[in-house]
Amino acid sequence: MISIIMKNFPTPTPFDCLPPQAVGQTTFSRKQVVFHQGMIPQALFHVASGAVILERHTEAGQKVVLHRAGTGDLIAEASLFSSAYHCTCIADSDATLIALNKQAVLRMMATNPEFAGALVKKMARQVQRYRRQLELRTILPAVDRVLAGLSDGWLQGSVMQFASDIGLSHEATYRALSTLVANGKIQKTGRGKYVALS
Amino acid sequence: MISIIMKNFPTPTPFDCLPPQAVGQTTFSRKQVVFHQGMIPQALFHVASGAVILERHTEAGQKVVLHRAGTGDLIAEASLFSSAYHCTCIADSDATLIALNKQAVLRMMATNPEFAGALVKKMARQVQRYRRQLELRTILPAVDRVLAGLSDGWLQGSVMQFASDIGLSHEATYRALSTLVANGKIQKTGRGKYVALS
DNA sequence: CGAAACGTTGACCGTTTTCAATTACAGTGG
DNA sequence: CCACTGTAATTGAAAACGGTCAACGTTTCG
Repeated sequence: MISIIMKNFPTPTPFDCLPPQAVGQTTFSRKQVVFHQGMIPQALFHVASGAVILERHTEAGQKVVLHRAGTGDLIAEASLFSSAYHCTCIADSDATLIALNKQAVLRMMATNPEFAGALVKKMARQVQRYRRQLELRTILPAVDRVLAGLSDGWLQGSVMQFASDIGLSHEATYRALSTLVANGKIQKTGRGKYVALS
Repeated sequence: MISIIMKNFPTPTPFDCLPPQAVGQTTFSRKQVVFHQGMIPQALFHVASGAVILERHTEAGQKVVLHRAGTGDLIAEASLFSSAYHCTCIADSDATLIALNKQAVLRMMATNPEFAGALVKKMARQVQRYRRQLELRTILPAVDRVLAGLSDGWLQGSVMQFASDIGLSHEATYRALSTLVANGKIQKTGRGKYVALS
């Protein structure tokens, strides 16, 4: 029964129904800025390939990685209803993004139920991810958190990225990884690559 | 222009349009469990009055407060697409919740654009809140984090609640508050009540 | 009135952050 | 093909920080 529900709104690119002129495809190279925190949102983006980092700059000037979006992810959905991007988006690798005009999306949302459903579903997933991320950050000590994060599959990009995601300094993360390897809890499969055992 | 967009989907209880039989009103007393993590989701809830705590229990058994939802908030929306509640919901005070049948909501979402829009908007807000919460937790040291959280208006309930929200032990939070008062950064306005000074 | 929960503060200890330094790659231009 | 440069990966040591334990005053509520 549940599986039926899950299929109500097809996941694969629900943005086909948008008018062509509302959709723009753009390629970005690593480190290139897609949009800046504070800018007036013109569009939201669908990651067609590659990955981008969503980060925020605190008042103190430190940067916080909020999310690393990969292929298939939707970003800046929250900007649909806000008058400024709440974070900065930077390409983490060469990436292809599909820009979706904000107005067009709002219009489509009001007329195409399937589209709206897909949007809700995407956002629900994101909420769950954030929840898990918050949960991870309460795990102490670092070794346990790293193991939990690793088991969850958060280590996809670099270890530094992983460290940011789970809220540790990269040094602490490396140390925890070393410890876990020494304890036989995880295995090192390459430079900056690890897998959880058991 | 933005204001117009914001008004596209009226915030006040967009659930009126649901069929009456899909809506159930229930009252809960403090500490009463609304639903348990792991249960199969039958409904999502709209907080009509009072407040509830959404918490999660990690593998290690520690609890993490994910969110404190107050009057007007929608909870368990993420469960719309998942086969189990991802957190436990407990009334934080006497509260009145409106239960919205999951199936009915899914159906309504597919047929009523306005409803779907309201849902998307609610979730967008939630996403932003989580993002901010994650951002807060990267702020070090504790004094800075507490000040930031206070300025953001996170201290609404008890200090212990606030401490949970920003990811500190309550002791550390109290100490930070004391320090901030001593520094003249904030002002104490009563037992467990503080306000940030410009 | 007593229990339970919150508010508050102090001290101690373990962890993490930070600072610092070294190694290892990957890309770039000569 | 190689030196050159920037970034990631690693590890060490010291200092700072926050968690935990402990204790006590205070408010709330049955």
